[in-house]
Amino acid sequence: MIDPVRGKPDFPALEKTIAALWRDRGTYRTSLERRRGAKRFVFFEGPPTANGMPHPGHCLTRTIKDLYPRYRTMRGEYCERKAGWDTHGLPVEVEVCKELGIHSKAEIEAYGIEPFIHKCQASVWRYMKEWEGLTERIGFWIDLSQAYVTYHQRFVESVWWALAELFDRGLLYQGHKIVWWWAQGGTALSSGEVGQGYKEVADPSVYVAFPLLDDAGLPTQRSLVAWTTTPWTLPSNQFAAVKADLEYVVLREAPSPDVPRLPPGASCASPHEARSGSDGNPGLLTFPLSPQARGVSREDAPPEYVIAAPLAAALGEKLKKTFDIVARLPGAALVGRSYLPPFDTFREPGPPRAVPLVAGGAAPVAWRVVAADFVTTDSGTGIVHIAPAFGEIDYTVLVAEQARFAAGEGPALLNCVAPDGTFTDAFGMGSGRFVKDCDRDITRDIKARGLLVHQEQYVHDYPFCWRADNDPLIQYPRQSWFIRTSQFRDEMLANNARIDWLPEHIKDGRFGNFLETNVDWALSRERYWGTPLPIWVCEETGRMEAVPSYAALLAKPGVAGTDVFERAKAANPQLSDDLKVHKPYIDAVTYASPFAPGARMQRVTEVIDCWFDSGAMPFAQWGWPHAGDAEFKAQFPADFISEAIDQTRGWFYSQLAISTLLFGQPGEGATPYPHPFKTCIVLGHMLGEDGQKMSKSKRNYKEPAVIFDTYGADALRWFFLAGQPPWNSIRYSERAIRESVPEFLLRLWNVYSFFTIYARIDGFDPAAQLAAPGSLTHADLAHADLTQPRGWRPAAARGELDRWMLSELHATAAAMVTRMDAFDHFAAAQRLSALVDAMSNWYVRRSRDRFWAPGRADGGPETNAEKLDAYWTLYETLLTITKLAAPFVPFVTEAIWQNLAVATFGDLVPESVHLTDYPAGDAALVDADLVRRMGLVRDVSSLGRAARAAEQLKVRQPLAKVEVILADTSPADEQWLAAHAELVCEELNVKHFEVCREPDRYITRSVLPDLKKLGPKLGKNLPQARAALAQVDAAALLATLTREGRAKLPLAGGGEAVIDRDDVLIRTTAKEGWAAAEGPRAVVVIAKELTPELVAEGLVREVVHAVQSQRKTLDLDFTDRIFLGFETSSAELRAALAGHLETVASETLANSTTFGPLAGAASETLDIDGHPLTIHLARS
RNA sequence: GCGCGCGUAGCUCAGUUGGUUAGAGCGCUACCCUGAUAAGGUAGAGGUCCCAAGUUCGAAUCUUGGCGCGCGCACCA
Repeated sequence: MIDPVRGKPDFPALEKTIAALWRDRGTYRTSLERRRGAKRFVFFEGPPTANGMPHPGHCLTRTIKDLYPRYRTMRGEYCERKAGWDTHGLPVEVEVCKELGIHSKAEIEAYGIEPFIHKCQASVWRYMKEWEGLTERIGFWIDLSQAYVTYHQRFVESVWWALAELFDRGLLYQGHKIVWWWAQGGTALSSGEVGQGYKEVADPSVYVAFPLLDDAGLPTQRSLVAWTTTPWTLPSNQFAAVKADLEYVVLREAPSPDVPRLPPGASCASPHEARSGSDGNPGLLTFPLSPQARGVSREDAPPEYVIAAPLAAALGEKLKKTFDIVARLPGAALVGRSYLPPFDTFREPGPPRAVPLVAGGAAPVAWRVVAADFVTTDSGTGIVHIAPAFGEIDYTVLVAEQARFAAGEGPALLNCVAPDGTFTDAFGMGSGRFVKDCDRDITRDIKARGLLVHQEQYVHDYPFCWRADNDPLIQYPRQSWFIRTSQFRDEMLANNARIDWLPEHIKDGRFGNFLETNVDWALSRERYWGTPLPIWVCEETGRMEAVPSYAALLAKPGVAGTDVFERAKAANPQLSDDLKVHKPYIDAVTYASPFAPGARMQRVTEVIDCWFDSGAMPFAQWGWPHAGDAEFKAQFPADFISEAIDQTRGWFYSQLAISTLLFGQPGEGATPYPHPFKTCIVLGHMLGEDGQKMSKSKRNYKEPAVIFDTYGADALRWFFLAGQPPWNSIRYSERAIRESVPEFLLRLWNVYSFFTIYARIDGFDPAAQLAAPGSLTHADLAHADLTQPRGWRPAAARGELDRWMLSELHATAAAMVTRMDAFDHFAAAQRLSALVDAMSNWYVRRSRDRFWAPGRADGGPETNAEKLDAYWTLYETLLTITKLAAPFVPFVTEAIWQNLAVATFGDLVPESVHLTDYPAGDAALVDADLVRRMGLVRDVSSLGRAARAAEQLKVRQPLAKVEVILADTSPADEQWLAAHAELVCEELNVKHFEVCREPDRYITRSVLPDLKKLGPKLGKNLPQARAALAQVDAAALLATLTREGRAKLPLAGGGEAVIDRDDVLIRTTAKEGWAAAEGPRAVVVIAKELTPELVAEGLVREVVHAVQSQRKTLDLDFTDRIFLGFETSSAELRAALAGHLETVASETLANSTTFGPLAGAASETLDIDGHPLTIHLARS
């Protein structure tokens, strides 16, 4: 039997029961079993890092990741969901360092790498309970027991295979490059990691004079002005770069007014006059070069500054000084000139020594002006200080310069900074101090020596370590390992082009752009807790080889050092075997070099970027190729993945890059694009209550646990899924989550509750009514939905309201499947919500009288057939909606299924709604015409209410008549409306309803062009046609159109337009003076006149209303019967009541109604439309 | 600086290929129901669709340029 469900549901409590049910029965596994062998729907879980607490953003991803696999499973596909955990890398190491209260690499080494690694391994499981709790609580069905873990040996070995493959193909190389360097952490970072750590900071911005040298190698008064925001790089200055075809000027400070000026006519025009100069350059700086200005002797001359012409004015403004231009010259004229570097760090005393060039001639190796195309005039001075050690582009200058000299003769890389970010002894004044901390002293020193032209603060974004955000990164030269991803740019783009991105703009926008500008992947990390780079080096020759697995390592000749791990394991049996492929144990493993007799092969020291781990999960989750061949082949590529937008540079990229490099090469056996994923939903960012970024310190969001306990997981899921398209940024607001409950979950629940209450009262039990209980199989029930029970009638035999409901139901199901197959759950959810609204606010409301009608619904002799139809219709509708909603709100739907299906049919139905088939909609039950006409009735009712409201004619007051005029007169529609007069009368509380016979009394008709049809047809003539249409006699035109199907319309500019009946729409407008309301499809007119009888009825309704309120106040059950007594001094009210006592009695469940007081009754005196009345009410 | 996205009612947001009166929920106001009842329903008010120009017969929608917000990127030396 179906349990009656009453009262307000406690969703959180209910969800916990359901979660336990799934856990106990292993429902997820069963759902897989049922689809074994079916077409696969492949899902990849992007592994979260479990060493931090889950937050609302994870709730969103987990909701989306659950929705589609559930849906696809119900649609008949087989969707394994294998969990995974990201466990390596800086996030973990930094967390452990915090715990230990240490920071630097030196401190880690002092603590000991071995215990440090153990701590890292333990740390990744720290919040596992919370993560598993969240996963179950939000209803994310995923197999946690089979989770892949990136530090597991099997996973590591898969990554090794990938790296060995890349190494063997020459795609993994060691390069000396300028990398973003985390000095305190002693490692390079990937561009993705660097991107995580940008912060806005104010750095010193200095303009420094580099005095040009004369032929004797002595500094002149004339200096290049270079600009930098990193004063600490000045001691390592090596070149100054200019743009060859850019104009530079030589500035000299203009004499102050009290100093005698230069001879008149030379160069001292006033600024205003100067502005009239013909070359269009602004202001003061347009003086022609004066002959006198050239020959100033060195000693008494003021300093002269060389700067790019377009930037000279800006410098003058900064210095608040006026300058004369004493020379103009192209950048090319500066190239080759030597200058005095700001520091003598690397400079020998004496004039610069020239070294022979390959192309002939000679040049000093450093402190010389070079030409470079990257020099711009966007900011600075147009003269770029080049310190090749600390800038990627600077480094290219060095490489280019080196090429001009014979090998070994050219400039060496100048670098006075140690890997830990401190100055070496080569730069004495900063020795041992962190470079950025020396900026001030360096600036002061330059100033003291008269070389500081200008100094200011410069606010810009600068990268910091994403895991230690007080540590600024520096660019630093380092030997590092790279993957040649840039060589595969086109392949990655081609692969990307085949991926379905949602939203679509990610493909060519954010992600495509990122691929376009791809640089080689800086893979290695000089750290401890990560997948060790599986490359062994010959200690003698330096030659290397990559090892693809631990077994391959053990198979090497003369392997030694495996005992280090074995001893550790013996000392500590708890030690995980997975650690044997990690530092420090793996570093101990050596073998005989194949390259030099007697030499040993030793592993390089680095570990790798943890993003490579997660990007390798498509195969590494199975341990492929060492194991899991069948699984990998069956589960690659993924049909669907989803993460938030920050993963474009993270997991989305690492997967695509690795997959493209490993599996994407054209030719035999290549995996066709796209891989490793076909569809990716990119989720928007989650914002806090205030629309700002979520932040723990700001407390602008509620913990998920609070939401779960207050509103439930379904509420949160529905909010995520139905609130907005998933790629919008979502405002995670408690208010919005709370408000999403009544509009869908509660509405559905209320209908369900309504159904169960009356089903019990009327004895409706679908199982008991089966014609042949037991003859139905699971499949019959699951697919055909309870066909052929006794008393059951097919839809065609039921009333039109039932057919309408079933039509809406099946149309919605079909639409939802279309939307869901296109990964558009937002649209699907909106359809679903509209369906539940239709069921609650029209079907149930209009069917109430059938549920309350006499007779039973148990299929027995007292059965009322129409009533039974209503039950079956509502039952089928509820059950189908439950299935439709199941992937969205899995808990509440399961609760409903358990009662409506399992409690009723027992073993005849699947034990969980999630084991059923998703309804695809039965087209045979969709009746578009019926839906349209029902919409018409709803429109008419709605317009009627609007008309009443406009005239302040409250619905309790019965009125005589309502008339409707359809905009588009169709006899069939009119007939249909007439047939539903009773319904409309009831909705509007009127006595008569009819289609108006004399529409001209109330309305005027006009003919409107159907622009969508007429636009393409008439084009430029459309405005004239519209004007003509407005003029023409609408009635006559309509008559013509109806009669002949088309009409000619003369146009103002001559000519005519031929229009078809379908090209026009008819608009009806209500005339003044009637209680009328108009909509696009109809005008509804209400008769305002009241007869005494109508007034009396109105009064009676008021009294009934008052009695009902009193019943409610007295807390009577709706089945309680009562005695009523009325007292009134109003003859009119008394007469009205006297005429309708029976109505009052039946409406209020009164056993008797009398005039006069009642003993033991609750009494209330009130005013009924101006008539005094005392109501005495006693329980029967 | 470059790129991507967004800007629609008091608030949170939809708006499908350009088309006639731009929608929903919440909130507000009025009303209805009182046998879903510590629920439910109906209606109303409320909008220069950020601004400007353009394309078009027609623009919230397409184009360009501004302004504002968010995010991303990084050779800002």
